[in-house]
Order: sequence, then structure tokens, then C-alpha cells
Amino acid sequence: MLVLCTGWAFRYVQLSDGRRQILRFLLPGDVLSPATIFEKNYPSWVKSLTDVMVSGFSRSEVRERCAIGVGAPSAVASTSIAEMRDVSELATVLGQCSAEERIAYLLLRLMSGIAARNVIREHRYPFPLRQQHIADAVGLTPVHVSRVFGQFRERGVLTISEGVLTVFDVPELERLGSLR
Amino acid sequence: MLVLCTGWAFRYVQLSDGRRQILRFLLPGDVLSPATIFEKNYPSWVKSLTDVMVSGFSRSEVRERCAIGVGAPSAVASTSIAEMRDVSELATVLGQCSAEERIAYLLLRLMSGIAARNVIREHRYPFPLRQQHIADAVGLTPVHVSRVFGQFRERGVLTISEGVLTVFDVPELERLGSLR
DNA sequence: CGATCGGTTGATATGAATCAACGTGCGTGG
DNA sequence: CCACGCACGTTGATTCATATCAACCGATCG
Repeated sequence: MLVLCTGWAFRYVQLSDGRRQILRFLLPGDVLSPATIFEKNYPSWVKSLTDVMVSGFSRSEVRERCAIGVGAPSAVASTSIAEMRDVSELATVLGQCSAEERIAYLLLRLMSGIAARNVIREHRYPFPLRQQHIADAVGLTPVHVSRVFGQFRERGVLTISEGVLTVFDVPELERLGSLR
Repeated sequence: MLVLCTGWAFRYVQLSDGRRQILRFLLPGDVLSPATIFEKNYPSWVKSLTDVMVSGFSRSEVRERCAIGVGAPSAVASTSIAEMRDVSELATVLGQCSAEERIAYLLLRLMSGIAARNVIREHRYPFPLRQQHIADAVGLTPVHVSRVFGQFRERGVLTISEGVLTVFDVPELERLGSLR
């Protein structure tokens, strides 16, 4: 079982015709592929976005700690649950929401993840994603992602530049991106 | 923990503006909401499609059996894994695939589930879904679902009528609906 | 200095949504 | 038994959101 220690990465599915779906962006502390806790050969593709450090627990180690019971069982359970909830939400967003809503949703999810690990001032979030990543995560074209960001900029909702996401209008972003 | 004994049902997410995403169709033997095995208050909506029978295991019962270890731990693990895989696949299909591909995918998934529980002859599958359900599952409009079915019919791929799905051209359906 | 990458922008095409009408079967109440 | 309403599916016309194609720009890098 691998855990991301520093840097950004993402887990994804690759179709043979080149399309890919990014299922989750991984931040420090995230398990690369929670399903492998239960099943050894669960196929799962991960790529790094930035420089990255990873550390590993063996499955037997995890099982042992679960047996002893020092919080490991609940830790395993809660990351599995979080995983389930996240993917279900993603499916819901992809099935039901417009381009704007999808992107807003993704940004909010990322923001809360980033904020949990960094001190955020003035709504400026470190943001290493390329528009291609966003496109692959929300099922849109990079050029359409660019257009949506253009609109967000014009409307004074947010900007991204030089690896920093700056949000001016959090309520508006939440209005669009929270699955009410 | 609730298990479906007879009949069809589905698990879904309801957004406050009326949109809903069907996450999974449930067939006999399926756990209504696997996440509740781990977390008591995991919110999860289920509706029945046909008349239905359900039976319940208490969480303590499950935990006990896991402790004794009569196959229960691996059963819990494998349904959780299957669940993860399914939702991830759904997200991938919703993010990357066209209307035809989405519907083909859904039908193939359902067919394998049905075939695992029934004797299927001449590719005729019992099929209680309304087009609205399909629409909510694959993120399309009911009228568009109707059009896609119309094309499938014209091309001699399949028909649905009177609660029976008949597939004439399985390879074509697989060409469209398997995430290669 | 040219090449490549990432993003932006415009023109156009296309897939799916929307709006609306219609048919059919079915249950319900008169 | 009939008439009506209603749910479900189909079909056509039109609109709208997003994709596609293409050109361009600035930064970065060998």
C-alpha cells in the first residue's frame, strides 16, 4: 500500500483509444490506490504532477496493525469510505452537471484538499494542474476548459496563473460547484 | 446491512433541483449500500423498480462473523472492491463516452448481472427499466435515450419491448460498450 | 534562433437538449 | 362498458452546449 508523502499526483483510467479519465488528484497523505488494500492485483494507474515522495506499507503490515487494532481498522475503513463517496460524487457531477458546474466542483474539491494541508492566505492556492488535467478529470476538451476559465476571469470569480489559483468570489464558485 | 433478495432496485443520488444520478442497479444478492457496512450513517437513497424482498444483517453480526472469519472478511472486501470498480467505471463512461457508448455499456453491465442470476435463452433478458431510469443512469435525456434505442433497432442491434431486452448483435454492442 | 508546450481565440460543426405534438396502452371512475 | 386521464415512448423542429479545426501568442529550452 503506497502513500503519497510530498507532491501532487493523480489516479486515472486509460482507454485504448487515448481517452483517459482522471479519477482523483492525490495530495500528501493520500493512499495511491485504496482498493489495493483489499485486493493485491487491483489495476490502477497513477502519474505524478510534480516531484513526489512515496512511502509504502506492506499488506501484511496493514493486516497486522488491524489485528492489534491501534486505530488501523477505522483508518482503513474511513479512507475506503471517503474514496467511495468521492467517486460517486464524481460520477454524479459527470452525469448531471454542465461544464461550469463540473469545473467549479473540481476546484472546490481541490481547494479543500489543499487548505487541509497548507496555510491559505487571501484565497491563493498552489495549483500545479495543466488545463489538460482538468479536461481529463471533468470530461471536457482543453479548449473548452480554457473558455470556461476565461469566463470565470471576466466575471471576477477567479484566476489561475503561475501555478496559483486565486479565488475572488467564493460564494459564486460554491453556488455553481456544490452538489446541492 | 441490507441485502436484496428478490426483485430490482437502484441506488441513486438526488440533487435538490430535481436531477438525479442512478449509481447502480441492484439485483438479487446485491448489498443495498455497501458503504454502510463501514459507516453507520452513510447517506444513500434506494428505490425499488419491481416488487422486492430485502433481508438485513446487523452491523454487529457482520463484525462478529468477520472476527470468526468464516469467509465474511473476504466477502466484505470483495463486495467493497466490486463497488469501487463499478463506480469508477461509471465515472469513466460518463466522462469519456458518447450517448451510444454509454447506453451500450449500461446494457452490457446489466446483461451480465441478469445472466448471472437467470437462464438466458436466445439473448432475451428480463428488463424492467423505463427509459427514464436509463437516462438518469447515463446522464442523458429520456428522449435522447429513445432516439438511440431507435437507431439500435434500425441497425438490428437490439430491441426492448414488454419488459424484455432482446439482443441480436452482441459483438456490435460490445464494440460500442466495452471500455477497451 | 527555431522548436515545443501551454493557453487563448475565432469559425464552424455536431451531438444532445429542449419544446411540442402525437399515439398507444392502461387503470380508474362514472 | 365507456370516457377520460395519465404514463410511456416516439418523432420532428429547433436551439444550445460543447467539440473540432485552425491560427496565433508568449514563455521556455536546447
